Amino acid sequence: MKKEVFTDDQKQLARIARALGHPVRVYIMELLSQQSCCYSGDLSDELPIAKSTLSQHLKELKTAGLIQGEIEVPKIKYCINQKNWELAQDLFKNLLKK
Amino acid sequence: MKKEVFTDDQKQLARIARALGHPVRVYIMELLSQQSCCYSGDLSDELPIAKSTLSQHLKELKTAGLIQGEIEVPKIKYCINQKNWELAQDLFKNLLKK
DNA sequence: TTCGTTGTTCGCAAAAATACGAACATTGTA
DNA sequence: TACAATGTTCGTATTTTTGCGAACAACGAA
Repeated sequence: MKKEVFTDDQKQLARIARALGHPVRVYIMELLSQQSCCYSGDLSDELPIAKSTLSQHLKELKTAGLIQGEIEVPKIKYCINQKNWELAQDLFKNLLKK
Repeated sequence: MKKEVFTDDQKQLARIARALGHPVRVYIMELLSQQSCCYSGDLSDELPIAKSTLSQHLKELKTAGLIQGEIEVPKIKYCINQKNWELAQDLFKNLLKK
């Protein structure tokens, strides 16, 4: 047994994976990877959850660094955080390659 | 608002991502992707968690279909579930590509 | 100013995840 | 038959996640 057993990459990968660990959040990221941006209202129309719940999911994706929001009164435009999304790609590619 | 909003792929991807959403489990999968198999005892030596906790993590990876165990008395040999691992690769590749 | 639109935050409840040690099961060995 | 080695399961406690509605905040329009 050691003290620091996990690398930063392992911890970062776990954080990202956890952020993707819910169908609502997979749905959002899939949408954003296809159409570059979207509004919370669009999602709210399509997803069977309360808007407060949706807001929490968006917040988690933001906290994990996967998306970012830009105010576009009176809405908020959500986009993928390109830099971190590429990092996620690298981390997963590295893990998934045999 | 609809009734069935999530595809099977989205749900499966969320399940896999969730299984990878903990540093211990990332550690295990990383190890297994490098060396094809390992024993619980090896992991127990390296990870700072109780063996019962480790057992639970292994069980989760098994439930998610990412690994499989084979009895090799008096130990259990854990390997990647190749078929599902490739499925995971496909799902992530699909999600992560821009 | 009052209203409508958009979305967040708060307070709460229920469920799931995480972790531990003790007890148990299995099997080979002394 | 005892004992040791290897893991799992059980019981419990704590923390985190998920979800909702109500209330709130920001801002443009009537």
